[in-house]
Amino acid sequence: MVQAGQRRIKPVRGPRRKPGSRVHSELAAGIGRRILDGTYPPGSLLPNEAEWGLMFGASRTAVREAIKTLNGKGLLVSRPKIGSRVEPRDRWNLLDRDVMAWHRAALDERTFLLSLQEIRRILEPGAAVLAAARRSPEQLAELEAALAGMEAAEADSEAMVEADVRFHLALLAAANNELLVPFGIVIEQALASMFAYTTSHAAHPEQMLPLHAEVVKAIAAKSPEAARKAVTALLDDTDETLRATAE
Amino acid sequence: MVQAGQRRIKPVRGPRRKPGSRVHSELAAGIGRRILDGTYPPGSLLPNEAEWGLMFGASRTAVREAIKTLNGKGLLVSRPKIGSRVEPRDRWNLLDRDVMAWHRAALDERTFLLSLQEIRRILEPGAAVLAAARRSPEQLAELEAALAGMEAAEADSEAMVEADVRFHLALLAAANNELLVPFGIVIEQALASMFAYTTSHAAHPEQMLPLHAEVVKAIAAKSPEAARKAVTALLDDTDETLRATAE
DNA sequence: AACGATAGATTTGTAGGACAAAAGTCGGAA
DNA sequence: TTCCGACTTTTGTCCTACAAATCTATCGTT
Repeated sequence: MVQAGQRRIKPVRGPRRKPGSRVHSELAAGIGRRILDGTYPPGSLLPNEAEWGLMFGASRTAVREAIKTLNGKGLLVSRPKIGSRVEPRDRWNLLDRDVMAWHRAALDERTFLLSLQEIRRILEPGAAVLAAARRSPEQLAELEAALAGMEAAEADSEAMVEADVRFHLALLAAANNELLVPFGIVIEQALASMFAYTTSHAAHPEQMLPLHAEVVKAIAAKSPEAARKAVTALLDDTDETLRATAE
Repeated sequence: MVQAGQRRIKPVRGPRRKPGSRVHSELAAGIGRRILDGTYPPGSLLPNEAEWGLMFGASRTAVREAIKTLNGKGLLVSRPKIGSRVEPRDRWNLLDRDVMAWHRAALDERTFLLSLQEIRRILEPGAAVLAAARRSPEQLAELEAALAGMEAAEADSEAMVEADVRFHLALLAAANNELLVPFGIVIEQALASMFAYTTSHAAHPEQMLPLHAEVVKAIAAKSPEAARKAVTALLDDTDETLRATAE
């Protein structure tokens, strides 16, 4: 009864029906996008809850839950008799997953990605220095595992991207700074979609693995300066790919 | 009728009654804190909505709105029949204002601040380089204004902290990277409370202004390398103060 | 006429009830 | 034993009603 290939089909772990299909989630996304794309600029007043309800064919309850979500992301403040007003941009939680997604949907993607890459150039070398100095054996192992994942991925571009993201997150985690990981999650996640493109259009695909391996080597050897250089080389390569795929 | 000094008292711009006094906000904070402090660890199941209502003496409506806020911050996912489950830590939006506040309330503040300072050491020199290369005249003016604010603050520690934060945000803004500002907002905001302490206990209070002035000078001169050095010196000074006030 | 208090209107905030939908659990039938 | 269906629990949505906040306009007083 343990024969392979006979397992019940029972969708393994389920396609995990997304909880984003709920009415209030749709509303939050719908309203959020309209704010990010400038339909309702900072300082402006949104339609009241009843009107949103009509627009989306939803109850006021659902609208309110959506608005509470947006309140939590700093996009809105609501007050009785006034309504919901769009907050100034610097109050927005742009580092929020959803907000960033809505943001990317609305604005020029290339500019956004270049900004992200610039941040990586600042953060990752610094993280590498810290990682080289104080990574734990487990963290090194995770880094090596991610590298192995990239090697195993071969031509499977999706697996490659996943391993790549995993690699960079592991690097940040190895720096043992509690705050660095959240920052990294934001960045790598946003970059994942770009990786999908750059991996298949890499300027020097044959250098991908050696460059990553060099980083691991330096961190294994606990050489901060070597780690910094290795990461910088890696980023240079990505930059080149980005430039090449400009237009 | 335009005589100065005769204006009605009408509380200037109002103490701006905080919108955090609402029931659902209290609930969100109450539940959020319990998650951040480990009462409900990742993977655990929260009491159901009705129970929270009893605990806080609130209606299910209010509880739901609070939970929607927390959903939006990545702390929870809710599903019918299951309940609300605490998400793994790496899904939490730790860079969210509220989450960070709850986090700080729960954990060792000193460790947290050291982590933040470490991030600053990585980010700010890089930002200074970019700022020196491409700050606009307006951004330079804002930087100078913040510096002037620090000079004017003199012994007024509160004003000094505010100007200090303003200075560092202006620095990040001058880098003209869309993503850098949100990162900065998170950091500087969290550091504000520390600044209040370090400013009044500065190791070299007389060096505060010259160090900041040096940064402005380098950025005005568009010298990336000088800017990097000046910011590094500034951070060194803060580090020293932090170390001195260790215990 | 100018000012201030007051009443009204509008919009969000909170409450509570009803039912739908999702997803485990358990028991019974093949 | 295995599979299917009824049952049950919990969130999801809708609805209605009223409270609280606050802007607007009106009216009375000085």
